[in-house]
Amino acid sequence: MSPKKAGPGLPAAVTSRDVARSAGVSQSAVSRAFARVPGVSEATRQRIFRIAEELDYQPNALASGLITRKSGMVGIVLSQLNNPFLSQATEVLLKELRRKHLQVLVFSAAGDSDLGEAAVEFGRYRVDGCFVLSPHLPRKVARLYARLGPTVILFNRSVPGMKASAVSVDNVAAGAEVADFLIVRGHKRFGYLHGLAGATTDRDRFKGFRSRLVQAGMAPPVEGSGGYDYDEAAVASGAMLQDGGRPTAIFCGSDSMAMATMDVARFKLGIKVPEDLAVVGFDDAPTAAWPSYDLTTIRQPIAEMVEAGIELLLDPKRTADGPSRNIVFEAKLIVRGSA
Amino acid sequence: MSPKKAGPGLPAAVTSRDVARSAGVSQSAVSRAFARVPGVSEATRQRIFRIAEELDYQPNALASGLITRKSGMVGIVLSQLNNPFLSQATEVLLKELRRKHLQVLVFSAAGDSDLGEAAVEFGRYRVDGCFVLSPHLPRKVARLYARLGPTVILFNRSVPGMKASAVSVDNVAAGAEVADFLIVRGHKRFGYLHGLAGATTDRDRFKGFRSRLVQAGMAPPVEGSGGYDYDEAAVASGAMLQDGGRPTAIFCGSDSMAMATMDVARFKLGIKVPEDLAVVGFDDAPTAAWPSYDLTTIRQPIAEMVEAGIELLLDPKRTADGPSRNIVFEAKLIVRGSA
DNA sequence: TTCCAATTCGCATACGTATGCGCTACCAAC
DNA sequence: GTTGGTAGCGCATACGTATGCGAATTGGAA
Repeated sequence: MSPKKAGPGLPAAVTSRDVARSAGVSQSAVSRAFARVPGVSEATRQRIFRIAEELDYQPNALASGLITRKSGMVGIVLSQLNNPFLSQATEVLLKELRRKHLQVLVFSAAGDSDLGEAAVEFGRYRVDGCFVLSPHLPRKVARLYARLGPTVILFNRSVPGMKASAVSVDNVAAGAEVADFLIVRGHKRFGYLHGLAGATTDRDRFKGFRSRLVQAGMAPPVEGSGGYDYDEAAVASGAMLQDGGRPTAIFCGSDSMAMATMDVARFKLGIKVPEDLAVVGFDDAPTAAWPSYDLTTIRQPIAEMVEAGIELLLDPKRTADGPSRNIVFEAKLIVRGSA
Repeated sequence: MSPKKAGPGLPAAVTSRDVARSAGVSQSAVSRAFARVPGVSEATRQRIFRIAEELDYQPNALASGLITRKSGMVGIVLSQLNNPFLSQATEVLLKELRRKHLQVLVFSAAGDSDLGEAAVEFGRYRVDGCFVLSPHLPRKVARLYARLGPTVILFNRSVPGMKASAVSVDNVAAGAEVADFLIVRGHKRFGYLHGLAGATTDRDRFKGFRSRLVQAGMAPPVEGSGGYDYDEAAVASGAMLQDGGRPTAIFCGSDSMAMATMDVARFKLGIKVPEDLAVVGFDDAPTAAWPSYDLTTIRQPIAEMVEAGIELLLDPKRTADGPSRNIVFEAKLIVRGSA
């Protein structure tokens, strides 16, 4: 009754050979039946499936991955799950990859060295491709991916000159759009709350925002740095608002930082939003729509971006040599009550 | 120069044999060097590492998993990433598993059938264990895991009589604690906003809440159902508050539902919180501490729960036969301004 | 009936690593 | 010098599936 030699504590796995023996066919027949390739008659295929079901047989993905050189897994490098944009993108990504019958190997990276470690691990597991969802990706690490790992899709971050495709939004245009919007509303003094210093997304948004302001004859915005973190942003915007000649409009690099700014203004400094201060965020997190904040913000087309990213990853035309592609989407200003 | 026969588009992977040849040793030596088992001298180990580094060699995890019958991966089944408790738990879990050098295969499950599919996929990839983070897990699916998959750790959900260990909090006690807290504050009419109907966590919280109220001579709470969703909860609590003899205190199954209740009360019905209505949530999401809500809520000891879960998963004593264990933690009431 | 093509199937081998076993040096103790 | 022990190493095989190739079977056309 006991198959072969049940190792200590190891569940005696049922193999394709076991199924073959029970069904009176060869192991290759079982393999072909499950791989859905021609070479087995419909009748025997059915019989094999029936027996397999009875025996609780499941093809060993490690073994098949070894021989086909495709693991059936894609990697996702994640930095902050609390970031609502990344969290939403992750959720959509997981859902879409599942529809394509791809498993997902997730690597949570806290620092830069973790990002590199992810490349190594993905290499070891022979993932069929990977997504990098991180606001920060040093060139050095990007090179590591190019050397070790499989094809990489950068999400919301492009590294020019790197052999890695990317999907992102036009952050410069988005920043400029916010500037236009606030200028039209009659604002004169502006503030910008940075996210992570060094991230291209942040730089681009700021560049678009600032240059449009200057172009319209305004003074460049006061700057603060919130690190995409509520508490840090609260401190930064508090400082910004306690200065003399404080800004009447603040553009924040993320919704959570925008909400921190609103909370500080309202509850700590007694500044009315939107009457005395306009606040604009970025990401359109679910909370942004809640009436307590009712936040004007920038929405990125997450679903489309994910779809494009997956297509880039699976596109057979680019596996060999094709140059890396960078797909840019338009972000959209969602006007609500905070500005 | 080109190794063997570079398949079409397939990166010609460097194998341990290639390293062995370059280093002038046998393949087994390379294997032993990387597995850090005795059988190679320190000198040759160093040489092997040097050569491996030069060749960009990375041991194939699929191959080694095939032979050792351990994939080095654990599975995580995720239902809602937008649920702050699950999202926080996921983040901690990812971080801890990484410290243990375990890779993580994530499966996002929308419905019950997805939960079952996750079991199948985890089986195919021979994960070394898996976590189920879902408020809902039907008995039938739990049985599927027991049959196909590896050892399972349920997170925040216990299935009595199932061969699956679990970590959770004492939801009955938590519900009772909230009841006590509100009774002491002088409330007489209560409401309870359910999360997902059928989830044991929800049932237990309600049971503890209700029985303590009744025990204190109060009328049982008015009930509503919000499905752990902000919008749905807003509708439900709106209905609850527009009734005559509306409750003066509402206990909600999650923070997001509690915030929906506060927003509806304040912005739609003009009811003052906490003056005219006390609101208590569950989870202690990061947003709960923000001054706009300043929500009184229940905090679950996420870090400890994750740690215990991992320990359960890796505990060698229980792999073979040991009965499933259920570790229960105490939840803690965090008193803030909303009640 | 004969012959050819198509279909179905099994044999054998390969994927890349882990590991038991045997062999060789070498050293210490007698 | 002989013996016993140990460390270092290679040989060979196993893990479970995929797949090229030839053999066997079948059906139909000639």
